[in-house]
Amino acid sequence: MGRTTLQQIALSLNLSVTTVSKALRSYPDVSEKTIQKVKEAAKLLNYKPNTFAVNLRTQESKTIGLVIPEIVHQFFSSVIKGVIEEAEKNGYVVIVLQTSQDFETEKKRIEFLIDKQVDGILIAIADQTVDCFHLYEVQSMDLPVVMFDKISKSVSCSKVIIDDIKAGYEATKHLIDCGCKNIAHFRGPLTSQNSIDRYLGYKKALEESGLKFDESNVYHCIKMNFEEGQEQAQKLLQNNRSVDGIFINTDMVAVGAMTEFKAQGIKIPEEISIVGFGNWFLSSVITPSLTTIDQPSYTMGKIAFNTLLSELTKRKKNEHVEHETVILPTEIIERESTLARKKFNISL
Amino acid sequence: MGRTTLQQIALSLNLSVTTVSKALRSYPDVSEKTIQKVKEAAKLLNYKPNTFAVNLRTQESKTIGLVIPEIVHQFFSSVIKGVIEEAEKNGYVVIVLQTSQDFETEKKRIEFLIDKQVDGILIAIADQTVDCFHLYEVQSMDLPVVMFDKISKSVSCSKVIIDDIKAGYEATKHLIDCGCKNIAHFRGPLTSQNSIDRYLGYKKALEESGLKFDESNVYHCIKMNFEEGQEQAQKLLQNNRSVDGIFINTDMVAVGAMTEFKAQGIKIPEEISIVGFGNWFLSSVITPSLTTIDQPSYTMGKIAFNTLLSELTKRKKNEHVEHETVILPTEIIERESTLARKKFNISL
DNA sequence: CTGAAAGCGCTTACAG
DNA sequence: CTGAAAGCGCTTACAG
Repeated sequence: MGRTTLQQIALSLNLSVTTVSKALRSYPDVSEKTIQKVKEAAKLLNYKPNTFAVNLRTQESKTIGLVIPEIVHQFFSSVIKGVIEEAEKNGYVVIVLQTSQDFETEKKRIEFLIDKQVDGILIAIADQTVDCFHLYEVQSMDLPVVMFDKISKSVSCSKVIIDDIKAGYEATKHLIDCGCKNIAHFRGPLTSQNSIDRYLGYKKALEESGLKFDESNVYHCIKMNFEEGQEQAQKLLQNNRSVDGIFINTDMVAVGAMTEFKAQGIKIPEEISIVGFGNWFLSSVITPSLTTIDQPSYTMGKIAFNTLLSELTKRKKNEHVEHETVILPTEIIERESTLARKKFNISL
Repeated sequence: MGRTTLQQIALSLNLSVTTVSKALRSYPDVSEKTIQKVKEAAKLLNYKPNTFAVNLRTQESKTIGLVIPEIVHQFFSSVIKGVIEEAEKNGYVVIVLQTSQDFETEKKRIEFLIDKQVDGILIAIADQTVDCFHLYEVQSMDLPVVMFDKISKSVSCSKVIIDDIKAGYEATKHLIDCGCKNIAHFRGPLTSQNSIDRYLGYKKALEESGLKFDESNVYHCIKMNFEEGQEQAQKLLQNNRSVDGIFINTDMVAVGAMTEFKAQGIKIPEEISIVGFGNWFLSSVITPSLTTIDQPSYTMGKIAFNTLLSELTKRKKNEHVEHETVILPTEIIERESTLARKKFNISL
């Protein structure tokens, strides 16, 4: 009963615990013979290092925290998958925590992770996060932080993101290329950098193309869910029937809006063209299929972990850590919610 | 710099480490006065117990492992959410690991969790898992295991499941009630208990209703993804054009099948009625919307965690642990993929 | 009511 | 090349 300890291996071989410990990790100052002998015995006795003891001794847990707004969400669950797979390869364990986009919850989660003594933290901040003192605190405890997707410019750390301005620009430009003249935008929360940047990209595309930018064509979403898509679509129809294209912040909201338009008998893309954001699976099976911006999620998770890992490694070697910002590429995926209209224009 | 230790509190108050340790946990053999004093000092110095030391001393980590087939999957990501929320409430941390439905990977993940010294394991086994020696090993190390959703009857442990036979029966019965006479079934892997049971429910409903059960009407899915739904639908159309209803093992496969039928100009539900399984969000926004079986996921996660927690607690008190099997209710959600046909029959 | 001591299982400077 | 000793920070039997 009970796990095998170094003590037991030492006893069985008439060696000291010190030597056994070193031999197992192939220290150069242990003879090859001893190393062999010890490793054999360890295997025989099914020795596994006691993680608790190792943690206490080395003051590291090989555990990182991953803080995200929502778990049940195609984008974030793909990120989780990327992080976990990469972590597993490197012997790290991941503690996943959810904030539900709430600032107070986020602060609590960070506190929890500090208490649990993780080696570092990966975070996509909540839309409702208004300051980052909780993250400065993490950094002041000498724990590295890497932000991804939902970042704050106020934190000096490595970041893994996409270029939301460019993506928003391209989405809008596509609508313009399809012949839309009066393009609306469903944006996200004012505090979210993603939303701000996509909105700026939208605005830039309109201005560059000589189309009028009209603030009343911008609809605000807070929760970014299906129902909000329906609501904003309804509002849009009441306000302005001349809109012929919409760039929508997220596929889920876009699907909500499409459902509302379909229910009201409005034809997509003939009457209104729509571009979503994220390239969620959903967007490919909805009718009509949704033109959207493909955004790397799985890859973002992998790169975020590896960025953190490299900082962890450098710190251990007392090397200087340079923060980097990795920008991943996005791509427009053209589908039926804009395609037909494009064809129509070409044939003119 | 550095965390406050008991030592430091003790020094600052001229007390022993022992007394400080006990006071912080309000031991009855410490004077009320001392308790107050110590707690104040602890707060002042921002004391946080060193998890590593506590783990080593108590030989428990307040960490559990959660092993699932796929993270990017509506059902499982909801389970994760339920587990994590419940764990967080109880001061537990969750390590999520994915098997990709692969048996070898599952064995590795379990090994990893044993190495990391989790207090217990929650698992939905992979479809390709053929034996459970790896789980017996966990139990032999005196770690509690709780299985949920994808279980094996060969493991003696607590389980949280749904009644798949009943659910499959009701899904099929609904098709029969809608007037379908020739009902096919898209089933899952032969090794999955869920698939077996849903299939048995399908068979039972047919037999009870005096409809012929024909093995050639049963189509096997292995990966249970969108593409397989398309493939099997295609195969079905080549085989047998007289099928007028299908009960499909999972919403994702059902959506694949529907996409294929629509592409081939086959009307749903007029020509073929379809019932899916899971009540994924997808099923409500697809056109036509999909009739399906609602299966609790978030709740299943919560209950699975609490079942494990109660075993953990009992073990600590050296109480006898009785394994229990919790069966959660399912419900049929009627939508357009069967509804129209039902109306049609009623009007006859 | 308080505290000295042992010990959880490991790693790492240091001595020989 | 090997090992004795200290120590990571805590908890818990035990003594007083």
